[in-house]
Amino acid sequence: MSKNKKSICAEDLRNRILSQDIAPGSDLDEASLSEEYGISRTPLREVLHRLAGDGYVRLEENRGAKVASMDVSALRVFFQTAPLIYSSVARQAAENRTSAQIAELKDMQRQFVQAIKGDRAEQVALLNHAFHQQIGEMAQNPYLMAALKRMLIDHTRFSQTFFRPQSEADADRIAKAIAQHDAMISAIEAQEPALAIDLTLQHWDLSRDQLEKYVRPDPLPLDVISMKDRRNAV
Amino acid sequence: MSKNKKSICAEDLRNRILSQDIAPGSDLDEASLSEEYGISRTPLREVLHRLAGDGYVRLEENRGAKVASMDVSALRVFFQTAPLIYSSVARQAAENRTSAQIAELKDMQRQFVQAIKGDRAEQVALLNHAFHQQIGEMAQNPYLMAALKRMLIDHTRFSQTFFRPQSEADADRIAKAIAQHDAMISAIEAQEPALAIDLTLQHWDLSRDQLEKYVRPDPLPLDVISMKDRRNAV
DNA sequence: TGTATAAGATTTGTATACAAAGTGTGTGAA
DNA sequence: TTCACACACTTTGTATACAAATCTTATACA
Repeated sequence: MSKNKKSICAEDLRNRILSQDIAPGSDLDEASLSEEYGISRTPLREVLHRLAGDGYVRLEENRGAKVASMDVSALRVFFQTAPLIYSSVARQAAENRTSAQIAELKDMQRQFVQAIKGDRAEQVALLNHAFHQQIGEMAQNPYLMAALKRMLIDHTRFSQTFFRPQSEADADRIAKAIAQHDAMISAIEAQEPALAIDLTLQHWDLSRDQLEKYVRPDPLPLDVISMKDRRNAV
Repeated sequence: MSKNKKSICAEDLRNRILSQDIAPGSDLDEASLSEEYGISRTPLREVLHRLAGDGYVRLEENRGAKVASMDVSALRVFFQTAPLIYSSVARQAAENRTSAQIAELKDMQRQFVQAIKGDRAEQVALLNHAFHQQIGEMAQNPYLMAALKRMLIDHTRFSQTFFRPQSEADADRIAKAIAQHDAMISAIEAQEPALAIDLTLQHWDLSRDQLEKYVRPDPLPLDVISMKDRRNAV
């Protein structure tokens, strides 16, 4: 947690990308960003190059930085790969976690629950992100960590809707997610890899069901179909 | 394959790190590097920031860039994770490869064999790296690709000895590696995921056996032990 | 001899100026 | 009207100068 302007800029850009405050595919203007963060273009560009290496951003020759896009074709791969990465990470987290890391994870969960109570939706998604990244740190596996970080970039962006409850059912899902986090903490603390994997996959199922709804929304009401006969009227 | 000085610099630094021409942990001096590549410090620093994001390099505040280290503790994790990542990548490569990618892979294998015949050991390791990275591209999975790239950084550095045959047995291993590459190409081209996984794991076993020897070398000859009685003579 | 400290040298970090590439707009000819 | 091209404008890329931090070395003192 450095507090210099440059790392604040990097941190903030990451968060804005994760929360879709800056939309996927939109391009980042160096002049305005550097002014916004009170630094010159030189360090800002260094930040952008770093973010490019981390997969937040794409650099195009003579045409600047664009936020990493989320095309629908990538979605299939996302759903395909998530269980593998998440469960592998969970196993190793349970095996390798230190007690200091457990304490940190519990603190993150506290903040997470707090943000939910306070209806701070944008913070909730970021704290959820931090929670899962912390489990990644616990696995102490830089190779899986690289994959996990990429997954979480997309997952956090996709799940923006998840933490903005619209209905009673949504609120139930969030309550369930909190309970699952608690169970995962316990399993990792108790160093029970099998249990940690199991809970992680359940947590993934919950998230996946919600994401699928976001991506493939409920079918339109049937009487829209009957409108096809009067399509010329539109 | 951009040909401007900056991307040449990035490419070359990557290669020098992979071939241990620049040793793990050594620090990279901005002034001398920028002079060497004929660019100023500004673009060089951008390259370093990018390489940091890719895991080739670590940046320390006010203390410059150091080549990513390879500590022994990381080795255990490396051996643990490699089969999972490599086989997952192989499966998806077999499923998703395009024919253009197959052609590229075959070309890389040609260059690889050529370099072996020409005894260009440092090139061999880099071409082997490119071969496996190309299989990663074929999987068309950015999440696994991130993990694969990290693995290959370490794998290529570890395996520097592999392609410098010292004995008849070493030459046999290299011949076997070539044959395995050919078989992997066929399996991926034929879109047979199960076979591709199987061959990949065999290939990994070959590499692992060699690496283990590198890491834990053959025990010293027994009569060294008898020398312990005269250790004061040394 | 060993340690602490201060001055100098080296190296990294940032701002600014300028060069180069890309983008947009208006004018004129077909 | 439509296309082509030139020109101005905007944005990105690079070099250089300077500021800030770190490292080195010499000296003083215990």
